[in-house]
Amino acid sequence: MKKKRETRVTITDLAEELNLSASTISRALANHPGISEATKRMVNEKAEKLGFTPNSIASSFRSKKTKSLGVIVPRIDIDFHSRVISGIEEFAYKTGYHVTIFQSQDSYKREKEIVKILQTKMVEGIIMCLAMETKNYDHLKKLTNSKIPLVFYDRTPDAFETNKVMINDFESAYVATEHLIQTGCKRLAHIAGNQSTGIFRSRLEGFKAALKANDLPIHEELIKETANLRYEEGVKCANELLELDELPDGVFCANDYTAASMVQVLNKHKISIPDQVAVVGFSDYPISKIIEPNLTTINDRAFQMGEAAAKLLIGQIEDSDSDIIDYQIITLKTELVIRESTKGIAK
Amino acid sequence: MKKKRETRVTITDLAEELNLSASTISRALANHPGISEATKRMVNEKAEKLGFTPNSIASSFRSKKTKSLGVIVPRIDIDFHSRVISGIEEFAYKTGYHVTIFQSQDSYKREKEIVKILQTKMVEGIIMCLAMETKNYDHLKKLTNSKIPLVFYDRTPDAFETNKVMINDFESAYVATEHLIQTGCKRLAHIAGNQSTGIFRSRLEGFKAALKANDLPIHEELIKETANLRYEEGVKCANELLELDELPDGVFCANDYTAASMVQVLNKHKISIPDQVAVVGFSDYPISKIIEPNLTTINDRAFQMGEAAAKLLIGQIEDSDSDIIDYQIITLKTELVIRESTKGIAK
DNA sequence: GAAAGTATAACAAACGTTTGCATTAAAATT
DNA sequence: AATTTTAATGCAAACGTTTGTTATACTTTC
Repeated sequence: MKKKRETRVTITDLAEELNLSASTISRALANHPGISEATKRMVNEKAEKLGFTPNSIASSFRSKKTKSLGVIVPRIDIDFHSRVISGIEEFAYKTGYHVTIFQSQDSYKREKEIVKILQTKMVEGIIMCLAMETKNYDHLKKLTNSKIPLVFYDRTPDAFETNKVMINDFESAYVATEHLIQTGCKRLAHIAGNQSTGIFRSRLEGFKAALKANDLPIHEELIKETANLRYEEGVKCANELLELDELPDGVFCANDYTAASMVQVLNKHKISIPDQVAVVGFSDYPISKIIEPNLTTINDRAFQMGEAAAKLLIGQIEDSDSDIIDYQIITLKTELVIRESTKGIAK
Repeated sequence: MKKKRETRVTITDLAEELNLSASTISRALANHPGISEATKRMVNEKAEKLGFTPNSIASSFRSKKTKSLGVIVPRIDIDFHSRVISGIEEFAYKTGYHVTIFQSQDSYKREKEIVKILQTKMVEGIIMCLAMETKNYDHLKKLTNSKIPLVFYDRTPDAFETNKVMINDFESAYVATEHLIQTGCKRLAHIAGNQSTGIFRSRLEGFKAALKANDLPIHEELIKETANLRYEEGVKCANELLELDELPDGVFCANDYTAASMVQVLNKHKISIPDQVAVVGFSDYPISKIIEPNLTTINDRAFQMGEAAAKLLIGQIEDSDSDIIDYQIITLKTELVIRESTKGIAK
């Protein structure tokens, strides 16, 4: 049995074996037009035979292309983000890029660290969702200064002009609220997200705008702000609403977790959904199809958002020739998914 | 205003600026003991001032260390996997590694492609969960031949000796089943996963073993195999069980999706849970805390599994000196989480 | 049959870092 | 004061690839 070679076979090894120059091998493998078909075949066969594996690090080093994207998310194990990442990876893979992920854990400090790491040029572009804590964007401006394309998704910095992929939260909330109104609700409540975050402000505004447009009063006591839109917070808000003299007849929740808790608290109190109180959620999480009654909600296009972000980013990477670095803001259409937690539209 | 330099500043630039050699700069930045504290300070200050960012590609190229792990999962947006990835990333980040993810989409072809890509040495080690389709392990053997450490989690190849991180599916199923028995169930059903996959076979075996150990009969007609343990499949199985002459009084489901569907079908038929039929799931997905009644289930330690896999892998990477590449199989303890879908233990 | 053109392949430099070894200068030892 | 030891830095090669330019050998063209 032949002794295993210690070092992996390189382009130079192939060159020696075939009495060709390294450059020819490189070009042959890259299918360069200047190389004859005959040698290309020879080279490829030899490469196969000797078990040649290209050293992509050496290649990246020389060519300055890593074919690698960095992704920073608050946490990977949140439904929304895992679906976005899935979309990013899918698109990236198809276009020959790969994806390195980091979790900021919603910490500003950690986000800064990660950005610094990514700047060491492992990565040709970055997709990120801001950490909850992040209020200062200096670390990100350094990035754009160093010409690394950057795309934000979902939570995006207002005062910072870059690429963004979002849904229209205002519009989506408006549609959701209007659906409640059209199905006969008149006294509407809203479980709101943290108002220091733009998207949750927009959802509240959309809610209010829909009320105004339909000449319905805004009851401030029916608007409950939460810190993180967690299930437990939803339970608390639901109970608070139940203690009021007059119940709302429709609730628009800023996500599906709080909507789920709302549904369950109402169920527990034998308040019928949607007849007495209708509920609309946001995000179309898996639970919305499982909870009873199934939740009417907004499909927030997480996977598509990931795809769109990757597409935008890779586009910018590939024609980075154009000096004028302009930026794009992409707004994805959402969809109202009508299930059982709201009434049919009155004729 | 000074004109922006076109190219980023390198170690050589710093060397010129400070009249030192590049090697000294490199060592100073790496905090090498042979360099005086004074120059270290000088170098670091200058680096800061000129906005030096190390070129990690060049570094990797030279040192053969990428500090990068590859992770292959079937799909990112499955609860279990996203939590594993989260654990991997968390541990890797703390130890200075980063994580590049790929989705095999449960396709053998794609898994092979990905393995090939990862072999180009971008990556110092690989963590993976086998694609459902994968029956042939040649592509993976190439990996271990080329000395890239490899750790499997969850779905692992039986006939292949490498590092594995798993839970004890047999034991967990046994415990879950025994819990049903201890709380008074006598006629037990099982919603099984695809029996071509080892872990689902083990769960079925654990189920049967618990029955035997407790002198209970195994009713083959109460064992339903599904292809993918999806929610919809669970609904189908549940309905089939309902059509039988005699209902089971306890069901152990191989995951929480099917358990959730079981609960809902039973609810719909006004069969009381857990009094008439008790239900146990597997994995402790978020829905198990939301569905009513809350699901008794097995916490499968997804996050910890990720951490353990990363720890094992990085350990192997860092002492790759030891010629004897031995491998480890780590089995994580699971936990029975008792909620409302099973009865209290009879005194 | 000489000039021009066209394939094809070779040359050589470069990318930015790391690292073993050599060198120098200063300090310690005799 | 001569020698050895120690500390700090420099030298130079190397990692494997890519790429602009140049060279060679053939064809074609008039």
